[in-house]
Amino acid sequence: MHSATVLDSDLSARAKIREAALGLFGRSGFGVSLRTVARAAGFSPGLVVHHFGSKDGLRAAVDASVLTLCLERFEILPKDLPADRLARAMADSLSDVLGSSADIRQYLRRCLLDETPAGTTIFDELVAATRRGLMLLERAGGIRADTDPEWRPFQVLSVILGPLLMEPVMQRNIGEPAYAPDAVRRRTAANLDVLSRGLFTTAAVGRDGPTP
Amino acid sequence: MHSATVLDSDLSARAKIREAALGLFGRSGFGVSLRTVARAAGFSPGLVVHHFGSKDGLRAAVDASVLTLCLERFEILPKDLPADRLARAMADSLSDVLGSSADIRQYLRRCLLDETPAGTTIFDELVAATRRGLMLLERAGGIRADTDPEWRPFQVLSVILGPLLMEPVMQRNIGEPAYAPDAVRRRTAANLDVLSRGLFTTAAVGRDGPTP
DNA sequence: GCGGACACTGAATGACTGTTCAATTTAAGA
DNA sequence: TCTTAAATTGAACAGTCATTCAGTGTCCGC
Repeated sequence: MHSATVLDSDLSARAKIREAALGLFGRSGFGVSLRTVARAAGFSPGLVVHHFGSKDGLRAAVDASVLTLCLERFEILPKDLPADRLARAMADSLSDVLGSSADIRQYLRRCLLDETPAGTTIFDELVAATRRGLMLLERAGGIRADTDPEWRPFQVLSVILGPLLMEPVMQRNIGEPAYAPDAVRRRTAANLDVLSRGLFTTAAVGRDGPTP
Repeated sequence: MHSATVLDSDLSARAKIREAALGLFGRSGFGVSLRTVARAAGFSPGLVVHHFGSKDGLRAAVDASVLTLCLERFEILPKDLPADRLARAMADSLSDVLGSSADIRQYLRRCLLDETPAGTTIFDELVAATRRGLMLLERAGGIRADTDPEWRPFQVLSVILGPLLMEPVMQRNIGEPAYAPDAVRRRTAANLDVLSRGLFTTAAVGRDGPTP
């Protein structure tokens, strides 16, 4: 199915080490020692340096693999998609990446904090893509005119990325695994629904300006 | 205004160390050395251990201070607030905490990852409070009936916490500081608007089931 | 002024860190 | 089968880590 599901025995030593590092760095941060990564992958510490040059080299390799995995899903999106389908296509594409591996989700959450080059690239790319999509949608008349154009992309991204960023919280507060395929499906539908029709009835929130 | 704005010279050594740790742990993770924290606070490493027992003790103290700071804002919320004002009251209260200190925002983001007791408490409390508020709102007829009751709290939290979690991303992609008072005001209004009326026109997104 | 409690320092300790490197095993090609 | 290159190891190095502790200073009650 996905590269994350291949058996460990099928991977080269280099790839095994990189996968182990992906999991450990994501779970416990970049402070994890080279020895721990090497032990988890089943090799000696020296081999890690042999293959990646240094600990920073290892991190860069993990970053690069996550980066390409994430971006290639977006590059295969048909560029001439009609605006009314773009939102769902993007949501599906993202769900596909995120649903594939818990390690990658954890690593992405950490990228958000540590501001490694790969992390900034991925998330900035998401912002740019969302912005592009919304502008297309706007030209097609699909967006309410009285909403803030500069702020819209982040509102959409909040709804879409919320489950990723809050996955540990959700895991503790709902029964089902947050990224079970079925949960993702229902969530995607609910999110598109909120973005198109809102959650509250208009009576619930006053239409006056916000409180400072 | 807030405790975070008192001058460093007004703080006890213990508090200075704790504040330095808050900033450094948030920015660079718990891997930051005791020596670095001590140097940043202007004391010797020994004093940190003298006051907090150990590095874990320091972390626990930082956690506790963040926890009480966050929760006390919610405890002063009037319990009998009419449902139609609760959403805004909560949003304002949260904005107040988050707007006060960039260090606390950064630390909260890290809590989401590292699952320290304080972090899980804060976010679980937010989920519970949101759930309570939405049930009140539902009883008052303020919520569209055809939305998922179990999923609603996380949709609301995604919209509210999105800017917190994505702050570094936003910082890179918009001109204004993400938590400038004015930006927070406009955002709160826009978020309530999205939650009540949606962002898209209904024509833009098909009403059929979601794509797998 | 005296004495004891507390704040604080700086050096020491042993464990762990990333990295280096010579030695050894494995794989492959001729 | 012999040769050569690559893969892999384990011991070693210097540095940093959290923690301990004996010692110095500083304030407060008497």
